[in-house]
Amino acid sequence: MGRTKEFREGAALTKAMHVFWEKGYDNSSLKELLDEMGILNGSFYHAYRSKKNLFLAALKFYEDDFAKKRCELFNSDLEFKIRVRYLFTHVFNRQNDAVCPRGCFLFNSVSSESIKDLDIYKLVQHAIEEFEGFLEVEIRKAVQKGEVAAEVDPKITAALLIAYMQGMMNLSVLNYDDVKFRKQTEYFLTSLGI
Amino acid sequence: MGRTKEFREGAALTKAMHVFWEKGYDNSSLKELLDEMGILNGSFYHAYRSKKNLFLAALKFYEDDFAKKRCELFNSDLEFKIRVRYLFTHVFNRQNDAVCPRGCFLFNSVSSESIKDLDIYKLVQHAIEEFEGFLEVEIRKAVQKGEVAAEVDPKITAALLIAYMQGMMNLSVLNYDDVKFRKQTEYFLTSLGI
DNA sequence: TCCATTTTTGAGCGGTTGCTCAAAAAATCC
DNA sequence: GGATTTTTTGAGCAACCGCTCAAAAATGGA
Repeated sequence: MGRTKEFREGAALTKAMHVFWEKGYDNSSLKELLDEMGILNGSFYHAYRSKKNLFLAALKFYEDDFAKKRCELFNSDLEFKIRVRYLFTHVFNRQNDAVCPRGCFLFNSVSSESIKDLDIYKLVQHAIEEFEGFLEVEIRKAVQKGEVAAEVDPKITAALLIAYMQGMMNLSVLNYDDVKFRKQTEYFLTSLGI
Repeated sequence: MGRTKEFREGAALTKAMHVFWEKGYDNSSLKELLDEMGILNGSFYHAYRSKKNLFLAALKFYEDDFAKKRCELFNSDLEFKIRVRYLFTHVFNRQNDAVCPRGCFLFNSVSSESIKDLDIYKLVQHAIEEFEGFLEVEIRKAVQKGEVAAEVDPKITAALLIAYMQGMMNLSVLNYDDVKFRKQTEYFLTSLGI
Protein backbone atom coordinates (compact mmCIF):
# COMPACT_ATOMS: atom_id res chain seq x y z
CA MET A 1 0.00 0.00 0.00
CA GLY A 2 1.04 3.62 -0.51
CA ARG A 3 2.57 5.21 -3.55
CA THR A 4 5.49 3.31 -5.09
CA LYS A 5 8.93 4.86 -5.07
CA GLU A 6 9.84 6.28 -8.46
CA PHE A 7 13.62 6.49 -8.08
CA ARG A 8 15.80 3.45 -7.59
CA GLU A 9 17.59 3.90 -4.29
CA GLY A 10 20.67 2.05 -5.46
CA ALA A 11 21.12 4.09 -8.63
CA ALA A 12 20.50 7.37 -6.82
CA LEU A 13 22.95 6.45 -4.09
CA THR A 14 25.59 5.57 -6.67
CA LYS A 15 25.14 8.96 -8.30
CA ALA A 16 25.41 10.68 -4.93
CA MET A 17 28.52 8.69 -4.09
CA HIS A 18 30.24 9.90 -7.23
CA VAL A 19 29.46 13.52 -6.42
CA PHE A 20 30.77 13.16 -2.86
CA TRP A 21 33.79 11.26 -4.12
CA GLU A 22 34.70 13.99 -6.59
CA LYS A 23 33.97 17.04 -4.48
CA GLY A 24 34.04 15.90 -0.88
CA TYR A 25 31.30 16.38 1.69
CA ASP A 26 31.37 20.13 2.18
CA ASN A 27 31.76 21.03 -1.46
CA SER A 28 28.88 18.86 -2.60
CA SER A 29 25.80 21.05 -2.41
CA LEU A 30 22.40 19.52 -1.91
CA LYS A 31 21.29 21.08 -5.18
CA GLU A 32 24.01 19.29 -7.11
CA LEU A 33 23.35 16.01 -5.34
CA LEU A 34 19.63 16.19 -6.08
CA ASP A 35 20.25 17.11 -9.72
CA GLU A 36 22.51 14.09 -10.12
CA MET A 37 20.19 11.77 -8.23
CA GLY A 38 17.28 13.04 -10.30
CA ILE A 39 14.95 13.60 -7.36
CA LEU A 40 13.47 16.61 -5.65
CA ASN A 41 14.02 18.13 -2.25
CA GLY A 42 11.14 16.56 -0.36
CA SER A 43 11.67 13.14 -1.87
CA PHE A 44 15.22 13.21 -0.67
CA TYR A 45 14.46 14.25 2.88
CA HIS A 46 11.81 11.58 3.00
CA ALA A 47 14.22 8.81 1.97
CA TYR A 48 17.36 10.01 3.76
CA ARG A 49 16.94 12.33 6.70
CA SER A 50 19.87 14.64 6.11
CA LYS A 51 22.82 15.35 3.87
CA LYS A 52 25.10 13.72 6.38
CA ASN A 53 23.03 10.55 6.38
CA LEU A 54 23.34 10.35 2.62
CA PHE A 55 27.08 10.80 2.91
CA LEU A 56 27.34 7.99 5.43
CA ALA A 57 25.30 5.74 3.14
CA ALA A 58 27.55 6.65 0.20
CA LEU A 59 30.66 5.90 2.25
CA LYS A 60 29.31 2.51 3.33
CA PHE A 61 28.38 1.77 -0.27
CA TYR A 62 31.94 2.56 -1.33
CA GLU A 63 33.48 0.64 1.52
CA ASP A 64 31.74 -2.59 0.51
CA ASP A 65 33.19 -2.31 -2.97
CA PHE A 66 36.54 -1.32 -1.53
CA ALA A 67 36.75 -4.45 0.61
CA LYS A 68 35.56 -6.65 -2.24
CA LYS A 69 38.11 -5.28 -4.73
CA ARG A 70 40.88 -5.64 -2.18
CA CYS A 71 40.11 -9.32 -1.69
CA GLU A 72 39.85 -9.98 -5.43
CA LEU A 73 43.20 -8.33 -5.94
CA PHE A 74 44.94 -10.42 -3.31
CA ASN A 75 43.08 -13.66 -3.94
CA SER A 76 45.56 -15.16 -6.38
CA ASP A 77 48.44 -17.60 -6.44
CA LEU A 78 50.93 -14.96 -7.44
CA GLU A 79 53.81 -14.06 -5.20
CA PHE A 80 52.99 -11.51 -2.48
CA LYS A 81 55.48 -8.98 -3.81
CA ILE A 82 53.73 -9.00 -7.17
CA ARG A 83 50.30 -8.64 -5.61
CA VAL A 84 51.40 -5.60 -3.61
CA ARG A 85 52.63 -4.03 -6.81
CA TYR A 86 49.26 -4.75 -8.45
CA LEU A 87 47.65 -2.89 -5.56
CA PHE A 88 49.78 0.17 -6.23
CA THR A 89 49.13 -0.06 -9.95
CA HIS A 90 45.44 0.03 -9.08
CA VAL A 91 46.02 3.14 -7.00
CA PHE A 92 48.05 4.76 -9.79
CA ASN A 93 45.27 4.12 -12.27
CA ARG A 94 42.78 5.82 -9.98
CA GLN A 95 45.05 8.81 -9.60
CA ASN A 96 45.97 8.95 -13.26
CA ASP A 97 42.40 9.03 -14.58
CA ALA A 98 42.34 11.81 -17.15
CA VAL A 99 38.63 12.45 -16.63
CA CYS A 100 38.62 12.52 -12.86
CA PRO A 101 41.72 11.84 -10.75
CA ARG A 102 39.80 11.57 -7.53
CA GLY A 103 41.82 8.94 -5.68
CA CYS A 104 40.14 6.83 -3.02
CA PHE A 105 36.92 8.06 -1.45
CA LEU A 106 37.91 6.72 1.97
CA PHE A 107 41.45 8.07 1.98
CA ASN A 108 40.16 11.38 0.69
CA SER A 109 37.74 11.52 3.57
CA VAL A 110 40.55 11.06 6.08
CA SER A 111 42.03 14.37 5.01
CA SER A 112 38.78 16.27 4.73
CA GLU A 113 36.96 18.55 7.13
CA SER A 114 34.09 16.10 7.37
CA ILE A 115 36.29 13.75 9.41
CA LYS A 116 35.60 16.02 12.39
CA ASP A 117 32.07 14.64 12.52
CA LEU A 118 32.07 11.71 14.92
CA ASP A 119 29.86 9.41 12.84
CA ILE A 120 31.92 9.97 9.72
CA TYR A 121 35.09 9.58 11.75
CA LYS A 122 34.01 6.20 13.11
CA LEU A 123 33.09 4.85 9.70
CA VAL A 124 36.31 6.01 8.03
CA GLN A 125 38.53 4.91 10.90
CA HIS A 126 36.98 1.47 10.91
CA ALA A 127 37.46 1.10 7.15
CA ILE A 128 41.11 2.16 7.24
CA GLU A 129 41.79 -0.06 10.24
CA GLU A 130 40.25 -3.00 8.41
CA PHE A 131 42.46 -2.30 5.43
CA GLU A 132 45.55 -2.03 7.60
CA GLY A 133 44.67 -5.28 9.34
CA PHE A 134 44.11 -6.98 6.01
CA LEU A 135 47.54 -5.91 4.76
CA GLU A 136 49.15 -7.03 8.01
CA VAL A 137 47.67 -10.51 7.64
CA GLU A 138 48.79 -10.73 4.01
CA ILE A 139 52.32 -9.70 4.92
CA ARG A 140 52.38 -12.20 7.78
CA LYS A 141 51.27 -14.96 5.43
CA ALA A 142 53.98 -13.94 2.97
CA VAL A 143 56.59 -14.15 5.72
CA GLN A 144 55.39 -17.61 6.67
CA LYS A 145 55.52 -18.72 3.04
CA GLY A 146 59.07 -17.42 2.87
CA GLU A 147 58.20 -14.90 0.15
CA VAL A 148 59.23 -12.11 2.48
CA ALA A 149 62.19 -12.05 4.87
CA ALA A 150 61.52 -12.89 8.51
CA GLU A 151 63.01 -9.56 9.56
CA VAL A 152 60.05 -7.71 8.07
CA ASP A 153 57.60 -6.54 10.74
CA PRO A 154 54.09 -7.16 9.36
CA LYS A 155 52.28 -4.70 11.63
CA ILE A 156 54.61 -1.77 11.13
CA THR A 157 55.00 -2.47 7.43
CA ALA A 158 51.24 -2.47 6.94
CA ALA A 159 51.00 0.88 8.73
CA LEU A 160 53.82 2.28 6.59
CA LEU A 161 52.14 1.13 3.38
CA ILE A 162 48.97 2.93 4.39
CA ALA A 163 50.83 6.08 5.39
CA TYR A 164 52.78 6.16 2.15
CA MET A 165 49.66 5.58 0.11
CA GLN A 166 47.87 8.42 1.83
CA GLY A 167 50.81 10.78 1.42
CA MET A 168 51.45 9.86 -2.19
CA MET A 169 47.82 10.29 -3.16
CA ASN A 170 47.63 13.66 -1.47
CA LEU A 171 50.83 14.96 -2.96
CA SER A 172 49.92 13.74 -6.41
CA VAL A 173 47.66 16.77 -6.81
CA LEU A 174 50.82 18.88 -6.87
CA ASN A 175 52.67 17.11 -9.65
CA TYR A 176 51.33 13.77 -10.74
CA ASP A 177 53.99 11.92 -12.73
CA ASP A 178 53.24 8.26 -13.26
CA VAL A 179 56.85 7.30 -13.96
CA LYS A 180 58.16 9.14 -10.93
CA PHE A 181 55.58 7.61 -8.61
CA ARG A 182 56.24 4.09 -9.90
CA LYS A 183 59.98 4.45 -9.46
CA GLN A 184 59.53 5.95 -6.02
CA THR A 185 57.13 3.23 -4.97
CA GLU A 186 59.43 0.47 -6.18
CA TYR A 187 62.26 2.01 -4.18
CA PHE A 188 60.01 2.27 -1.14
CA LEU A 189 58.79 -1.33 -1.28
CA THR A 190 62.27 -2.68 -1.92
CA SER A 191 63.62 -0.74 1.04
CA LEU A 192 60.94 -2.27 3.24
CA GLY A 193 61.89 -5.71 1.98
CA ILE A 194 58.55 -6.43 0.35
CA MET B 1 48.43 62.64 5.75
CA GLY B 2 45.27 60.60 6.00
CA ARG B 3 43.91 58.75 8.98
CA THR B 4 46.42 56.42 10.64
CA LYS B 5 45.80 52.68 10.63
CA GLU B 6 44.48 51.48 13.95
CA PHE B 7 45.22 47.76 13.65
CA ARG B 8 48.72 46.37 13.35
CA GLU B 9 48.87 44.48 10.04
CA GLY B 10 51.35 41.95 11.37
CA ALA B 11 49.34 41.09 14.46
CA ALA B 12 46.11 40.86 12.51
CA LEU B 13 47.71 38.65 9.88
CA THR B 14 49.09 36.36 12.57
CA LYS B 15 45.62 36.01 14.07
CA ALA B 16 44.16 35.26 10.65
CA MET B 17 46.87 32.71 9.97
CA HIS B 18 45.97 30.80 13.12
CA VAL B 19 42.31 30.68 12.15
CA PHE B 20 43.13 29.43 8.65
CA TRP B 21 45.65 26.97 10.06
CA GLU B 22 43.12 25.48 12.45
CA LYS B 23 40.07 25.42 10.23
CA GLY B 24 41.34 25.54 6.67
CA TYR B 25 40.31 28.04 4.02
CA ASP B 26 36.71 27.05 3.39
CA ASN B 27 35.78 26.53 7.01
CA SER B 28 37.16 29.87 8.14
CA SER B 29 34.31 32.33 7.78
CA LEU B 30 34.99 35.98 7.23
CA LYS B 31 33.07 36.75 10.40
CA GLU B 32 35.39 34.59 12.49
CA LEU B 33 38.49 35.97 10.80
CA LEU B 34 37.38 39.55 11.42
CA ASP B 35 36.49 38.81 15.05
CA GLU B 36 39.93 37.35 15.63
CA MET B 37 41.69 40.13 13.77
CA GLY B 38 39.68 42.70 15.69
CA ILE B 39 38.69 44.74 12.67
CA LEU B 40 35.48 45.41 10.81
CA ASN B 41 34.29 44.45 7.39
CA GLY B 42 35.18 47.57 5.47
CA SER B 43 38.58 47.95 7.13
CA PHE B 44 39.43 44.47 6.02
CA TYR B 45 38.40 44.89 2.41
CA HIS B 46 40.36 48.10 2.32
CA ALA B 47 43.56 46.45 3.55
CA TYR B 48 43.24 43.09 1.78
CA ARG B 49 41.04 42.88 -1.26
CA SER B 50 39.47 39.48 -0.68
CA LYS B 51 39.38 36.48 1.62
CA LYS B 52 41.62 34.61 -0.78
CA ASN B 53 44.20 37.39 -0.71
CA LEU B 54 44.30 37.21 3.06
CA PHE B 55 44.78 33.45 2.86
CA LEU B 56 47.68 33.83 0.45
CA ALA B 57 49.26 36.40 2.76
CA ALA B 58 48.81 34.04 5.71
CA LEU B 59 50.38 31.17 3.80
CA LYS B 60 53.37 33.29 2.80
CA PHE B 61 53.73 34.43 6.38
CA TYR B 62 53.77 30.80 7.50
CA GLU B 63 56.11 29.71 4.77
CA ASP B 64 58.77 32.21 5.83
CA ASP B 65 58.73 30.81 9.33
CA PHE B 66 58.62 27.28 7.95
CA ALA B 67 61.79 27.79 5.91
CA LYS B 68 63.55 29.54 8.79
CA LYS B 69 62.75 26.80 11.30
CA ARG B 70 63.87 24.14 8.86
CA CYS B 71 67.26 25.76 8.43
CA GLU B 72 67.72 26.27 12.17
CA LEU B 73 66.92 22.61 12.74
CA PHE B 74 69.46 21.39 10.22
CA ASN B 75 72.12 23.98 10.88
CA SER B 76 74.10 22.01 13.43
CA ASP B 77 77.18 19.81 13.64
CA LEU B 78 75.17 16.78 14.64
CA GLU B 79 75.07 13.71 12.46
CA PHE B 80 72.49 13.82 9.67
CA LYS B 81 70.58 10.83 11.01
CA ILE B 82 70.06 12.61 14.31
CA ARG B 83 68.97 15.82 12.64
CA VAL B 84 66.35 13.97 10.57
CA ARG B 85 64.98 12.48 13.78
CA TYR B 86 64.84 15.95 15.32
CA LEU B 87 62.74 16.99 12.35
CA PHE B 88 60.25 14.22 12.99
CA THR B 89 60.19 14.99 16.70
CA HIS B 90 59.26 18.53 15.72
CA VAL B 91 56.45 17.15 13.57
CA PHE B 92 55.26 14.87 16.38
CA ASN B 93 55.12 17.77 18.79
CA ARG B 94 52.95 19.72 16.38
CA GLN B 95 50.62 16.79 16.00
CA ASN B 96 50.59 15.96 19.68
CA ASP B 97 49.55 19.42 20.85
CA ALA B 98 46.72 18.85 23.32
CA VAL B 99 45.20 22.25 22.67
CA CYS B 100 45.28 22.16 18.90
CA PRO B 101 46.79 19.30 16.92
CA ARG B 102 46.69 21.13 13.64
CA GLY B 103 49.80 19.80 11.93
CA CYS B 104 51.55 21.88 9.30
CA PHE B 105 49.63 24.67 7.60
CA LEU B 106 51.31 23.95 4.26
CA PHE B 107 50.85 20.20 4.31
CA ASN B 108 47.26 20.67 5.45
CA SER B 109 46.66 22.93 2.49
CA VAL B 110 47.88 20.25 0.07
CA SER B 111 44.98 18.05 1.09
CA SER B 112 42.34 20.77 1.21
CA GLU B 113 39.80 21.92 -1.32
CA SER B 114 41.49 25.29 -1.56
CA ILE B 115 44.38 23.69 -3.45
CA LYS B 116 42.14 23.75 -6.53
CA ASP B 117 42.63 27.50 -6.72
CA LEU B 118 45.57 28.16 -9.01
CA ASP B 119 47.19 30.89 -6.93
CA ILE B 120 47.02 28.83 -3.77
CA TYR B 121 48.23 25.79 -5.69
CA LYS B 122 51.30 27.62 -6.97
CA LEU B 123 52.26 28.92 -3.55
CA VAL B 124 51.85 25.55 -1.83
CA GLN B 125 53.54 23.59 -4.59
CA HIS B 126 56.51 25.92 -4.54
CA ALA B 127 56.86 25.62 -0.78
CA ILE B 128 56.70 21.83 -0.78
CA GLU B 129 59.14 21.63 -3.69
CA GLU B 130 61.54 23.87 -1.82
CA PHE B 131 61.29 21.63 1.20
CA GLU B 132 61.84 18.52 -0.88
CA GLY B 133 64.85 20.11 -2.57
CA PHE B 134 66.24 21.15 0.79
CA LEU B 135 66.01 17.59 2.11
CA GLU B 136 67.58 16.22 -1.05
CA VAL B 137 70.59 18.50 -0.64
CA GLU B 138 70.93 17.57 3.03
CA ILE B 139 70.83 13.86 2.19
CA ARG B 140 73.36 14.34 -0.59
CA LYS B 141 75.69 16.14 1.80
CA ALA B 142 75.28 13.32 4.32
CA VAL B 143 76.20 10.77 1.65
CA GLN B 144 79.30 12.77 0.76
CA LYS B 145 80.27 13.00 4.41
CA GLY B 146 79.88 9.25 4.68
CA GLU B 147 77.13 9.54 7.29
CA VAL B 148 74.75 7.80 4.92
CA ALA B 149 75.49 4.86 2.60
CA ALA B 150 76.26 5.63 -1.03
CA GLU B 151 73.41 3.35 -2.12
CA VAL B 152 70.85 5.80 -0.76
CA ASP B 153 69.22 7.84 -3.54
CA PRO B 154 68.94 11.43 -2.23
CA LYS B 155 66.20 12.53 -4.64
CA ILE B 156 63.89 9.57 -4.14
CA THR B 157 64.54 9.45 -0.41
CA ALA B 158 63.61 13.12 -0.05
CA ALA B 159 60.37 12.50 -1.94
CA LEU B 160 59.62 9.49 0.27
CA LEU B 161 60.22 11.48 3.43
CA ILE B 162 57.74 14.08 2.28
CA ALA B 163 55.17 11.49 1.25
CA TYR B 164 55.46 9.66 4.55
CA MET B 165 55.19 12.89 6.50
CA GLN B 166 52.06 13.89 4.65
CA GLY B 167 50.46 10.48 5.08
CA MET B 168 51.39 10.16 8.72
CA MET B 169 50.08 13.61 9.58
CA ASN B 170 46.81 12.95 7.81
CA LEU B 171 46.28 9.55 9.35
CA SER B 172 47.15 10.83 12.81
CA VAL B 173 43.64 12.31 13.06
CA LEU B 174 42.35 8.74 13.16
CA ASN B 175 44.42 7.47 16.06
CA TYR B 176 47.32 9.57 17.19
CA ASP B 177 49.69 7.50 19.29
CA ASP B 178 53.03 9.11 19.89
CA VAL B 179 54.80 5.87 20.74
CA LYS B 180 53.43 4.06 17.70
CA PHE B 181 54.37 6.87 15.35
CA ARG B 182 57.89 7.11 16.75
CA LYS B 183 58.47 3.39 16.42
CA GLN B 184 57.02 3.38 12.94
CA THR B 185 59.12 6.34 11.88
CA GLU B 186 62.31 4.79 13.24
CA TYR B 187 61.56 1.61 11.29
CA PHE B 188 60.87 3.67 8.18
CA LEU B 189 64.06 5.72 8.38
CA THR B 190 66.19 2.69 9.17
CA SER B 191 64.71 0.83 6.18
CA LEU B 192 65.62 3.75 3.94
CA GLY B 193 69.16 3.70 5.34
CA ILE B 194 68.99 7.15 6.88
C1' DT C 1 40.54 76.77 9.21
C1' DC C 2 39.72 74.44 5.19
C1' DC C 3 41.09 70.89 2.05
C1' DA C 4 42.94 66.47 0.59
C1' DT C 5 43.79 61.92 1.89
C1' DT C 6 43.21 57.66 4.25
C1' DT C 7 40.88 54.55 7.46
C1' DT C 8 36.82 53.10 10.01
C1' DT C 9 32.08 52.28 10.43
C1' DG C 10 28.19 49.38 9.72
C1' DA C 11 24.05 48.73 7.10
C1' DG C 12 22.79 45.74 3.78
C1' DC C 13 22.93 43.18 -0.92
C1' DG C 14 22.50 39.15 -3.74
C1' DG C 15 23.42 34.56 -3.55
C1' DT C 16 23.79 29.99 -1.45
C1' DT C 17 23.32 26.80 2.25
C1' DG C 18 20.69 22.70 4.37
C1' DC C 19 16.20 21.92 5.39
C1' DT C 20 10.71 22.06 6.48
C1' DC C 21 6.16 21.38 5.38
C1' DA C 22 1.52 21.36 3.59
C1' DA C 23 -0.70 19.85 -0.33
C1' DA C 24 -1.11 16.85 -4.39
C1' DA C 25 -0.54 12.33 -6.52
C1' DA C 26 -0.31 7.41 -6.74
C1' DA C 27 -0.58 3.05 -4.81
C1' DT C 28 -3.29 -0.81 -1.78
C1' DC C 29 -6.84 -2.13 1.26
C1' DC C 30 -11.78 -3.14 2.54
C1' DG D 1 -15.25 3.94 -4.31
C1' DG D 2 -13.95 5.88 -0.21
C1' DA D 3 -10.21 5.27 3.37
C1' DT D 4 -5.48 4.78 4.29
C1' DT D 5 -0.75 4.91 3.47
C1' DT D 6 3.30 6.38 1.10
C1' DT D 7 5.81 9.31 -2.19
C1' DT D 8 6.31 13.47 -4.87
C1' DT D 9 5.96 18.24 -5.51
C1' DG D 10 7.82 22.72 -4.96
C1' DA D 11 7.39 26.98 -2.48
C1' DG D 12 9.88 29.08 0.85
C1' DC D 13 12.45 29.75 5.47
C1' DA D 14 16.19 31.16 8.46
C1' DA D 15 20.93 31.40 8.57
C1' DC D 16 25.09 32.24 6.58
C1' DC D 17 28.29 33.37 2.77
C1' DG D 18 31.75 36.86 0.76
C1' DC D 19 31.51 41.36 -0.33
C1' DT D 20 30.12 46.60 -1.58
C1' DC D 21 29.64 51.23 -0.55
C1' DA D 22 28.44 55.73 1.11
C1' DA D 23 29.11 58.30 5.08
C1' DA D 24 31.78 59.49 9.21
C1' DA D 25 36.12 60.06 11.56
C1' DA D 26 40.88 61.05 11.92
C1' DT D 27 45.13 62.63 10.21
C1' DG D 28 48.64 66.15 7.80
C1' DG D 29 49.52 70.14 4.85
C1' DA D 30 48.59 74.87 3.26
